[in-house]
Amino acid sequence: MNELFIHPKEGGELPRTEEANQRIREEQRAKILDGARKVFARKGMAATMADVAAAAEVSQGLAYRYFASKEAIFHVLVEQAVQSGIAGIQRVPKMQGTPGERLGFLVSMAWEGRREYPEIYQLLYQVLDDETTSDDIRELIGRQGQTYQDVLRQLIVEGQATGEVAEGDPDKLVIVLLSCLDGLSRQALREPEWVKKHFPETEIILRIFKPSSEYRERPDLPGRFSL
Amino acid sequence: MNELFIHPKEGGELPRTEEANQRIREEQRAKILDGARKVFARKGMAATMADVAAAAEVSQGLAYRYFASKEAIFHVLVEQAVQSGIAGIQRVPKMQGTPGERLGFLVSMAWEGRREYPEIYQLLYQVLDDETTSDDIRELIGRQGQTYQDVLRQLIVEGQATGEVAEGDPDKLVIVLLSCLDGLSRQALREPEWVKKHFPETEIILRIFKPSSEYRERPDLPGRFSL
Amino acid sequence: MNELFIHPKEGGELPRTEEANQRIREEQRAKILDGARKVFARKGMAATMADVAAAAEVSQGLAYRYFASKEAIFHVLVEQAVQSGIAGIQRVPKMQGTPGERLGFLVSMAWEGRREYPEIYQLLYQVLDDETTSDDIRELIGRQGQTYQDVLRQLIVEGQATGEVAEGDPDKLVIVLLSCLDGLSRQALREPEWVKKHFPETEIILRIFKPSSEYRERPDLPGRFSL
Amino acid sequence: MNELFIHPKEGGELPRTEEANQRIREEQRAKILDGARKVFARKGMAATMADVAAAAEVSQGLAYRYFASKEAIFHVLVEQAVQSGIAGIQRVPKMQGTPGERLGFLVSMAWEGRREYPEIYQLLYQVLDDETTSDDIRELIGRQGQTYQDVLRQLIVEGQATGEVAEGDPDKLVIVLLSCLDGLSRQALREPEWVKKHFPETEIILRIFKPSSEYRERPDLPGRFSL
DNA sequence: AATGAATGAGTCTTCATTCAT
DNA sequence: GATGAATGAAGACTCATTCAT
Repeated sequence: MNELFIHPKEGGELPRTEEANQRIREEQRAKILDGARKVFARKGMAATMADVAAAAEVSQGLAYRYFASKEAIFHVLVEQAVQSGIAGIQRVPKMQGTPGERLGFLVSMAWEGRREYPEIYQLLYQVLDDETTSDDIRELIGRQGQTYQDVLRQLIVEGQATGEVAEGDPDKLVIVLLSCLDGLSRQALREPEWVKKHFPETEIILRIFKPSSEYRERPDLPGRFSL
Repeated sequence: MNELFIHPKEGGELPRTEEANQRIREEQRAKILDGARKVFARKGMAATMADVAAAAEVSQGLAYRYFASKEAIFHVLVEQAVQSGIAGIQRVPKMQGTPGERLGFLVSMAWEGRREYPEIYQLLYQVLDDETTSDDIRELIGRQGQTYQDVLRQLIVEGQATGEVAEGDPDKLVIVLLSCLDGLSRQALREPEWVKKHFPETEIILRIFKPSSEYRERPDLPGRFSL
Repeated sequence: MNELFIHPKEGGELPRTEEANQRIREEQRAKILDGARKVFARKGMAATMADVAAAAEVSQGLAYRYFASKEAIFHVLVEQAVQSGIAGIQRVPKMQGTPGERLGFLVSMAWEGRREYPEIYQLLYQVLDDETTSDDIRELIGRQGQTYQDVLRQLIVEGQATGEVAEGDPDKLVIVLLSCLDGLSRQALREPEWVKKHFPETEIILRIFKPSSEYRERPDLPGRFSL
Repeated sequence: MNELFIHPKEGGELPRTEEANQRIREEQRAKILDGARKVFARKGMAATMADVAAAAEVSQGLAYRYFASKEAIFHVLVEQAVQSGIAGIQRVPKMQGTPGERLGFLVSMAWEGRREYPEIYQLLYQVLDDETTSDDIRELIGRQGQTYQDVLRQLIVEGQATGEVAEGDPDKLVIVLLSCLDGLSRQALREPEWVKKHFPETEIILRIFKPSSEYRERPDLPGRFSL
């Protein structure tokens, strides 16, 4: 072994420096969160702390040194998910391009995120669907959802003004779009391979915004059952 | 004196008739299933038998007279949900009207069901999302899903032939449509009132099938981020 | 149908006479006890009232009209078993014949009973082995056991006086004999066919009473490990 | 302020060494088995895990860290009991001495074991008498019983050849001897003090093997009821 | 900083017993 | 006299959390 190089930090007998401890703490914390994210996404709150510890390759006891409870871990995971989403969203309205273009970008970005990290979204749905979710977690997610909806709505209204987006109640369009993303996102969890292969683009989703000359041109079709 | 021995008491009524018992059994069974459907939809398998019994207004013990286990109740609920769905679907292809009309009807019917009985669908998603779901339940649902996809796909292909339905990979369209319904269905669980009020129609959903002249007319827009 | 003969008690519309009721009551009671004896012998107190009712071909409710509790049924069964045993025993000392002959008869009778009705004895052992058995049941059995032991002991002492029975502490001989019967009786429950076929006689058991010239003639053998 | 987040505390001891854990595990395991042996012997499978845990002075939860189920504990206990028995038995045939002497030793050893550790045998009987006993446990015991019977039988046959053992069907003698031991063993559970005091020796039991000149010398006695 | 042994409250399930008819 | 639906109190087992080292 080449002794010309020494690695100061690996002295072995020296007491750990505070920075080293700091670093270790951060790494362990991240490790636990990563493990937790995986098992929570798959099993929801039914995942056990044993699952989490195993996935993170730490002891159960250690998990409790870093987080006060199973719910606390959940809380952090949700917060991370929310943060990662909000950041991108808020930049979109300030971007250049027509409203329709920005809308397209927003949706594309949203889908990208869901396709890449379906577990994160799975987690969010789990939380929302589970009525035992504590209110502060619920509110956390609610805030992000609202941000999302606000931005989307604004772009839609602007897009309708320029004619790029089809007429219709903007709130409904928002809901339908988000629901569609949610649904696809779940699909991505059930069949990750299929979705990754077949859904690189969002064109089909965006059709709900498309102005359709034909729609207005065929007023003779029998009401809501027609295309 | 010890009271271990008793003498048969005299007097009293006749035992219930068999029909009466039959009726009681059916009512209780239904009551338990109804209660179970509610709590399972809200809490998934995390719902306790205490929840179920309370929702059904019976004792926990009684629930076990009617069903062998929590999972058995689940199984019956899923079976019912699946059955109620399949019946309607299979009639659609044989109906009259253009493919597009039939497609519109199918979607309309599907949405109707989801809007009216969101718990049923919630239940199905819970089951599919929960990785501990037993394989036979999973297969049960899979069968229905397949039926649904087959019918939808067929109508889409026919619709594309007549020009009523937009071009595109039918499989993708199927997935997007179903995902959209799923997402809205969940939305309906979170905000039942809102959905009931704002979503009596399926027009927006159907837009994903709409042929759009404009799409082809504006090939100059920058790729996948445009509308 | 020949109307010349009438059966007064089967009039159908007439109220049941008190005697008829009485008879029915006795029959049902016996039926329940018979069923109970079977299942208790096999499963001990682990037998359920559902088992008992099924074996007796009555409803569970009815069993509770006749007996206050599961334990009460047990109590009666034990009492019956005890009674059936004591009766025979007490006649033996007054019989004619040498003490040895009477002893032989007593043992033979005891074995006969155990071979014919192993369930009864199984029941008794179950009761004694189960420490949750109530004290009054325990005492009931204790009384019979004592009677048995007293009679046996008396005959042994007399037999030793006449030289028909081997020397030795009569109490020990009593215990060994009864233990031997118990053991064989259990064997009879595990392998009823085998025992019925191979153990029609008690000669081997009685050997413990036999005076043995050889025993005293070979005082050179090394203590208790020799024959 | 909500306390969901905590910061890893500093300071503290090192984790237990692996040897320490190893020792703790072995001790606790033994403790649980000891407690279980006591309560199972007394109450059979009717003993509750609460009983077991209390007897072992551990929490119920801990018992499940060491054993997968109540039945698993039972299984281990039975296995231990069987093992402890078989070991001694198999050495006997190879010992020196006449067949009769070896037989005497075997019985003496067997009785010693039953007198010292009646719970172990109680346990085995409980298991065999309880019809719900799983087949693998039943087989486990069956194997030991067979070993025992084989050895005994062989010694009896040899003893009969040398004239040390009385004539008669060896199989019957085996059964009677084992039954007698069983019965006494149960007696030892009901009256441990009495048995410990009065039964230090097996001479009485061995009488069933003793050749008796008198038996053949008094053929005038009336059949099977005589001594 | 880390481990893993230990606890106890909570969940599913069974079953003796009661009640309505 | 008889039935069978209904109840509630245990009991086996799991798992979040704490404790000792």
